[in-house]
Amino acid sequence: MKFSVSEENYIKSIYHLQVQHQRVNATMLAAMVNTKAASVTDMLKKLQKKTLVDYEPYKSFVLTEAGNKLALTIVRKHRLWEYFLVNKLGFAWDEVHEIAEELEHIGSIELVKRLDEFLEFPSFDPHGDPIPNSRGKMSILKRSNLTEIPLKTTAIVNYIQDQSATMLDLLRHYHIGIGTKIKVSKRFEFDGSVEIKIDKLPDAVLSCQVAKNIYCTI
Amino acid sequence: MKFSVSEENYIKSIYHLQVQHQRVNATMLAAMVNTKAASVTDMLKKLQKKTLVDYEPYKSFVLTEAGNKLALTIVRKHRLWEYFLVNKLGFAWDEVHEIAEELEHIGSIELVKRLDEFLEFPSFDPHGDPIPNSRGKMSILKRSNLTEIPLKTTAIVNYIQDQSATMLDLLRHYHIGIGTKIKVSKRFEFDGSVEIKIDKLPDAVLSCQVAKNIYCTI
DNA sequence: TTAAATTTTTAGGTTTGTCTAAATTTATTT
DNA sequence: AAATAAATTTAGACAAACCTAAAAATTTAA
Repeated sequence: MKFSVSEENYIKSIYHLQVQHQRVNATMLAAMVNTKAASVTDMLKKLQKKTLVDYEPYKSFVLTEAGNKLALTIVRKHRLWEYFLVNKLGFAWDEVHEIAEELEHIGSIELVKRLDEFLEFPSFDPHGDPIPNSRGKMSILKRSNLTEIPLKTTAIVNYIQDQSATMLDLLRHYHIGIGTKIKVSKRFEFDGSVEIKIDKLPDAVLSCQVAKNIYCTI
Repeated sequence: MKFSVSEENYIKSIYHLQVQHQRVNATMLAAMVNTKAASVTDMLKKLQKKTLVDYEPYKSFVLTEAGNKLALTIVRKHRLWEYFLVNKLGFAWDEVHEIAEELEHIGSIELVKRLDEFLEFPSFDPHGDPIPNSRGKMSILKRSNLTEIPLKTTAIVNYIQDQSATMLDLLRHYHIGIGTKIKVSKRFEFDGSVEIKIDKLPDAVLSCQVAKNIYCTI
């Protein structure tokens, strides 16, 4: 079955809202798809007919199994394209989202398969978000920032929240990037700063503000 | 100014029809965009308002300068994506057209620029059609087939018209592909067959039927 | 537990791009 | 040049996806 770009955007947005907050409401969804609540109602009816959402007027709506599956294929495409844009075309992290919003609606399944292969089956996109595999599975590794992870445990950086130029500059200075293996050796209660160890580099101390923005998987 | 996928498809189709036959009519255009003549009329009015076509009811229509420019950017995107699909993702010639039909409508100019760069500024797509550069210029080298090119002149294969499996099989046998340097040494009037020379290979004779399908630039 | 506030739905429109059927205009034949 | 054929345009509708304004339902708060 084929779906319109609009339908796909609704499904994707419901998915993201369900992941963040567990209960979704029409107002939030309207804001996310950049439309009005009345239009959301119209679309929910349509999506229910297509068995992508379970919808109870005035009550609630959730993705069905089929809806969830569709959402994952869209998220998969979005993140694979982001990876391509950054790692093959040399775009910066913060330039790729909008372009991927368009590319994620390209239909061909074979294209996605081959793109995945070409990129060597990446597990995380340039923002550190996990990429669902062809069966819709992805790491659900909880990402924790450097103020949260256990001491003396090797973690791998996979997400930077604040992507401002100044933050990027700072990260370059400390040789920290996506994929960097890092260990927190000490936390200073006074100001929340952390001491880190990175292989082959001298120990360093990061301010709480910085540490909060660096997310890792363990 | 932004244009809808439909508008872009009309512009692209008018362009292609103008290149092939010099005069375009509404019936042909309707067939090409897979719709009815009445819809073409509607769209022509809209495109005229947007100054992409010069349109005289009941008489004729042609692309304006702006329309031509737009058409070239679409053709450029289409051919660059085809090149990408074949040369980076490993698709076969005949599998990429439909996918490129979708990709050609992705908006970002920066994307096209970087894709072009990533592909190292190719001049021809996998079908041998020239790729317009960022200023809309492309080789207008007339492609001639092997029954037309002058004798004893080195030519480079850049297009195969019939892309059936049987034709591809035959070409593989003769070691002929896009980019192959080939010379026609003799033409047999009787049946139109041609004798060809390819470096490091023994001379061979191709039937007229085959020769007609192999296009070269000189 | 009512009243007020918020959320959601309905009703009626709009725009884009399509359609069919009928009316026009242009082109072709005799 | 008139008659027929073909191409084109108009008129009126339709589906998708959106909108505004008003009505209905639900939630929150007094």
